[in-house]
Amino acid sequence: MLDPHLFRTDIDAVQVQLKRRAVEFDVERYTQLEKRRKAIQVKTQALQNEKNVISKSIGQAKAKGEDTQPIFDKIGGLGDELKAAEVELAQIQADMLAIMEALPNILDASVPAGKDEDENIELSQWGEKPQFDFEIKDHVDLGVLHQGMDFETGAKITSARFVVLKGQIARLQRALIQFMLDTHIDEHGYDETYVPFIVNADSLYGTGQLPKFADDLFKVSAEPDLYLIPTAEVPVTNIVRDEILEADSLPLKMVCHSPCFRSEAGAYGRDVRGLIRQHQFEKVELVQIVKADESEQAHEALTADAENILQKLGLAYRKVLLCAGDTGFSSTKTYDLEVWLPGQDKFREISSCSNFKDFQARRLKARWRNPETGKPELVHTLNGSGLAAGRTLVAILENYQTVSGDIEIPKVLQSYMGGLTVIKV
RNA sequence: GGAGAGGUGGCUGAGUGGCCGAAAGCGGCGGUCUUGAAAACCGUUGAAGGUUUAUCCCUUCCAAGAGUUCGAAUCUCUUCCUCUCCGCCA
Repeated sequence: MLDPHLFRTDIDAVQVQLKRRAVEFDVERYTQLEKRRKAIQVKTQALQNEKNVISKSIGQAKAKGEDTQPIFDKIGGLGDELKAAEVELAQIQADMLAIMEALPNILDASVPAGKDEDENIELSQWGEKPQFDFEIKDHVDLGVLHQGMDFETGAKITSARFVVLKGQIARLQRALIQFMLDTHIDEHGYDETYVPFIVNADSLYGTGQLPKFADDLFKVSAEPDLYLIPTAEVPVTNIVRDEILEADSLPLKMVCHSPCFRSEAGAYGRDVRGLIRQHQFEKVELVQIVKADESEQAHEALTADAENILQKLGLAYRKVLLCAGDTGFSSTKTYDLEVWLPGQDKFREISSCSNFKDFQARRLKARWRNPETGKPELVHTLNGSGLAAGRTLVAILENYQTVSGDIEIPKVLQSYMGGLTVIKV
């Protein structure tokens, strides 16, 4: 949610900013609503005040044993008038909220113009793409060859876009998760965090998935409204919902492994083959809660933490700054890390690191108390994948394959694989 | 799932229709005292919004929502949550 104050002080700037996202914001309509809101709020509060004063005087009169009838005569139609004003005010506030909560975050000044992923800016590349002097296989062929990846059975048990992993392939994914968690905890200073994988609607509202993106979620209960998490970002960030944090407790740095569930509505026909786009996948998520003036630096650091995993795994990747049209709804600025996948001859997203500034915090009512003013201030929230484990598994298989179809295990994972150095066919 | 008890400010905890946004204690902040600190004492201390140059003032908020009433933390209904006991169970 954007700052309502901004809408009252510089609404034209809001419009200009939203235009970068190709969002048409109707200033005229909003201004009209705001004008009516103010008038009716003032009227409502005046009526409420009148009611309070009269009611209070009845209480005082009764206490003194005076006749209250003259006071009751003054009330007249006040109640009905007040009720009507309150209803109208509530309606206008609901209309304005509906507009506000559908608006995306304002982009950082450094975000380049552009309408889709083709206009993202590559900032850097790391590592060498492996050279193969044989006909390479993609991760599906490799997984099947090792009898460790079974999409047919996944479809039988559930539906398309689910998979069964077995044997060393399954273990390799688990090794990746453990390695990522340990690295973030021991080297990058994150707190290990375990959370519910089912969340309520308030939590999804807080991080911005609801009300706009309900179609992407799996709903598991209607009463109460409960959903499977699309990412650990939701439960982890919601730890600070409705909280006023002490200054010395910040920054909060949390790392959490979880399964993620996405309905992938609107992704029909995309990445139908393999593990790239599943309804259920494993991810290690980094979340930071920081003071406002620290979030940009934290964003760089968090991204570097994710990059460090790729570097330790020896996977070639590039860092991309998302353009205006590709940056997510709640984000001011997003770096994507794209890993090299030989099977696709392409870089593919494996991590997305975003700075939400106060956008989520405003929805979450997540604040910290500034000792200098004594007043609560909104925190800034950030998160990033560190990394998506399913896609990392894909990258390991494809980048570390040999002519015979064996998979060499990167040094840092070997201890997590019981000392194994290569997964043989 | 069955039975019962509850949800009040940063925390503990009073308050069962009328100066209650809420006693008291703890904590926090400021001060007195002290070489300094502690103790003691005094004062102060919730959030959101409106109006305002600012102060003042006003509105809303006692789990959430609806209702009764001139007036609700307090009465009624619904929902959610927590705790205790029983049952079931990884």
